[in-house]
Amino acid sequence: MPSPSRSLLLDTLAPDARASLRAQEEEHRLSDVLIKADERSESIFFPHNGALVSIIRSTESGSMVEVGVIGGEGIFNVHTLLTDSPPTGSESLVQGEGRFSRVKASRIKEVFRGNEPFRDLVLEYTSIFLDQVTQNAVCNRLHPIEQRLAKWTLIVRERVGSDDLQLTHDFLSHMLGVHRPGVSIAVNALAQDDVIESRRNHIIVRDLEGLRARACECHAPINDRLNAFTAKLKKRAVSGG
Amino acid sequence: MPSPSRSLLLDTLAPDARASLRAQEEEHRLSDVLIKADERSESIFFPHNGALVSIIRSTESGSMVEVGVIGGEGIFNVHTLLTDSPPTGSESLVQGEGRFSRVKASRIKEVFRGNEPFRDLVLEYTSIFLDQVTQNAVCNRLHPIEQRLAKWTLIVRERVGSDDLQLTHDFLSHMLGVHRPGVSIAVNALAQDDVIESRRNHIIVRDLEGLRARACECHAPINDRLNAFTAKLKKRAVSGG
DNA sequence: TCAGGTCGGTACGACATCGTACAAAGTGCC
DNA sequence: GGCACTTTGTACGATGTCGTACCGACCTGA
Repeated sequence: MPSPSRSLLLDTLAPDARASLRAQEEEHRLSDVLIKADERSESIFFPHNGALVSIIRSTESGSMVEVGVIGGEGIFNVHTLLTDSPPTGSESLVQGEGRFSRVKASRIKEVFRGNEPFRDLVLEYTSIFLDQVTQNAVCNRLHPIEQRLAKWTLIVRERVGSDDLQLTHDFLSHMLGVHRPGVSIAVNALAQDDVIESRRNHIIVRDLEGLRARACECHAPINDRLNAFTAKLKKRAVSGG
Repeated sequence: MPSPSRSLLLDTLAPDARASLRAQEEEHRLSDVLIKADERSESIFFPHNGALVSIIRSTESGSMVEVGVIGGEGIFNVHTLLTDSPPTGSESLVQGEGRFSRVKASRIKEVFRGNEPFRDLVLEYTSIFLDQVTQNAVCNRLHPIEQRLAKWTLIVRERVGSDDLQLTHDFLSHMLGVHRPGVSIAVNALAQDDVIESRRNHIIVRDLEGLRARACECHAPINDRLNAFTAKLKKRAVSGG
């Protein structure tokens, strides 16, 4: 039987390969920073199912914008896996409570080199993540706050597996790269129509279809591809652990 | 002696490996479309040095935004190389005259699988490209037109190896994802101070340092990483061809 | 030299978002 | 209960960009 709440990606590995990684299990909380901007990290993270990492990048002036999210289907810090060159400014926040497997780059690189099916999965995920960032680049340019808020909420809700998202408007303003009052207005517009419920420190999804209708077109392609990959990983999950 | 004007990436391959790709040489012109949005393509493209591809994504409403550029140091359509899943909406325009090597996915996949040094280079480039798109996602959200125009001009100038860029304001407005008059205003602001010269169908860089000073911070990290990779490829270039 | 098309400069009201400020509401602690 | 702090609601002028329109400049070919 597969151990519960594991990284979907790691769960596709045979027990001996998984053991060879000597993964360290960690618990993180909202707003924990896994890797700081411009910091070289030899750790690769595998969020467990339900955990979520926000990949954000900040500017000299201190603003920050989320460029993508990584959940249980993914791997964080592919950079170190793909290249030896130094990092270039992406930071990563944990969003919401969650468990993670932390693996040393040197160990995962060995598996990556020698295990072709695993490598293919990592590369497929990399392509999906690139696609997500691409979509966000367009979305950031063209779509208004309210639509982006709806999109963001849908994607995060699906990753964490709960309708109740614990976060503040201030946090959201950093994710969306807008000022805080703008978030409050957008949140209230959605709450007005009972699409979401707005509470202190919480946004609760009340009407999934309504939320989809208020989100921009960017939501579907991202979510669909992530979900398809998640399903694929679940099918390939290896028993034991 | 290496053949002139080849893809820097392909030039790192030994002659027999390169021959096995059966690359087709093609010439393309400004605004040619290499791969349409949502179209599955079994072709992988290697721009020759001086050629440039714009990766753009468009929305339902018809707007489009460039999310990154690929020059002689890169490979275009990594998607097909990394995954078998269907594509998701990125289109690609050629920017300026240029030659390309077109390779069938099946052939390049073989080399990708069997040739680890080559695979490492492709993956390193993928990481660089992801980084570029990431930076653009932030830039699109936070930086004003004029700064983004300056950044764009610097990056493209470096890739095509010429101070004279042939393009219209209308084309630029699509790349930057803004309306056309906005481009004209930004162009004139730069031309006012003799940073660039603005002619019909041309933008000519006149003051490189001045242009850098007017560009947003996003320019340097992207350009530096691309240049470093270009230099690395040139060192590894294999003679003959 | 003229006609038709493309490209660029400019204007102006509309609108989204910014920047900032401040008050109200909720929460935790003494 | 009362106090300090965080979070949220709201206001308002400033600003950047949009959407649209129009005209003049330039280019090409007849």
